[in-house]
Amino acid sequence: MNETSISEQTPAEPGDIDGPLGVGDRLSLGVAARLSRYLQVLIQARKMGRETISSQELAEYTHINSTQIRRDLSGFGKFGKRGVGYRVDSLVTEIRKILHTSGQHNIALFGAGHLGQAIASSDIFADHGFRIVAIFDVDPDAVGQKHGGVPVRALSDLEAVVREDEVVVGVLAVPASAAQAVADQLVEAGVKIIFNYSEQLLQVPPEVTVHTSSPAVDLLYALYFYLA
Amino acid sequence: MNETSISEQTPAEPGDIDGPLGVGDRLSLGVAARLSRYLQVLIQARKMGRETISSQELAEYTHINSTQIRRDLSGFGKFGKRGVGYRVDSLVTEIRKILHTSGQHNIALFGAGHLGQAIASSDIFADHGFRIVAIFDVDPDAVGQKHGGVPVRALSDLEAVVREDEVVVGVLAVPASAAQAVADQLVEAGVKIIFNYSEQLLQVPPEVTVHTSSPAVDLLYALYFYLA
DNA sequence: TAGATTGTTAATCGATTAACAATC
DNA sequence: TAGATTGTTAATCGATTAACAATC
Repeated sequence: MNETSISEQTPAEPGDIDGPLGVGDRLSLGVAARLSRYLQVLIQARKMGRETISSQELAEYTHINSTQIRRDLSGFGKFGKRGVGYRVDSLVTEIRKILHTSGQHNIALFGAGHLGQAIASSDIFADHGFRIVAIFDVDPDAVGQKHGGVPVRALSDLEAVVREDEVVVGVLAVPASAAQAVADQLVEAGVKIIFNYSEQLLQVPPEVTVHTSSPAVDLLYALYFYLA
Repeated sequence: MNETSISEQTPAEPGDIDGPLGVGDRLSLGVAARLSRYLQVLIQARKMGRETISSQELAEYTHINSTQIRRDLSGFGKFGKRGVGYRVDSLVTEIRKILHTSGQHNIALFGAGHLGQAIASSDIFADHGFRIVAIFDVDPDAVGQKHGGVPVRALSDLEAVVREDEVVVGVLAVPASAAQAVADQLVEAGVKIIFNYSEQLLQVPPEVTVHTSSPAVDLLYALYFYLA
């Protein structure tokens, strides 16, 4: 569901048959997506002071069946305690290990307007190990200001920032009319993941992944089940 | 897929066996989610002046297999032309019919901060038939200002606005600490769909659907396939 | 112990894909 | 006609679910 998937091809891997996944095996698209969702809920639950959580509670927040959650997790180890549930803290650690996303990952934000400022000053990315290392804007008056402690820079600095700070993700909070040009520069600089908050349909080479935010799509979907 | 689904139960309907769907049959979660995605791309393609689009192009933008797209669509009629593709305009109309979302739907926005202002002044909801009829904020200084032509009101007006303007969706662009209280008031006022931009895990009755925006989750997921 | 919840099996259903005839 | 792309079939794979023993 709503899921925005990454690629329509899941290349069949050699040792990718059945049974528990070995190290180096690639997760299926579905499993990776669901693990990411569990992580989101777990991190918020931890913030709220929860120590343990059951598969049933995870199911309520993620809208994923509780049997599937236990099944997904048990494929990687026995993380839970019968009669108790899962320890929030250790499950966060385990899932991060599985997803190879335990470290810090640097992102560059484009656009210092309302949306850009909202993103820069929120915890949504920071909570998941993403650090905004630079904000870019075309407006010379915006350059030099700080949002969430990060200074706004001119677009001409893009290539240097990507190289020096090892930026792996570009987040586009620019008008639709400017999005393709920024995407082109990101591709040029070697960034492989673009998160697009604009409505623009972006053209990128096949090795680059674009995720377009689409709140209205999610609403349409919810609305269907409300109306039907 | 990483979609955010609506409910883990798809109640089996009487005439819900096989073959083409009759009127009144409920779409499966997956089909409804995918149709919504097609719609997003189609509407943007139309904005860009495209007249026709092939299942292959839709596949590139949605990351959904082109065979599945043709299959999904052909279940409802022969909308395409062999050798040509689908007419963008008529496909938009057809999908809206299927999803029962041809009309206007009113939404109320909570929070007139950076994020609220960004949402109010963008087309993302308007393009899909959602109209923001009111913006609410607790800050008395914000009340009375206008964003995207819509005035900011006090929370005390909530119940009247929901009733008079037939609000079906509440969009939460408030701090996490305020989200649950607003959600409670929305539930009280009878709103059944809540779109949550905060990180707060919301507690709502079972008949209410919460969709929580989670850009970091989508990034984690993309990052996994980049790192693996 | 009693209650709760995991881990796991087995059975079913829907998604995915390749392939290709039909036809624009 | 030649090229492109739909509509559809058939085969496979993964998701979903109920059920329940194991065990905290």
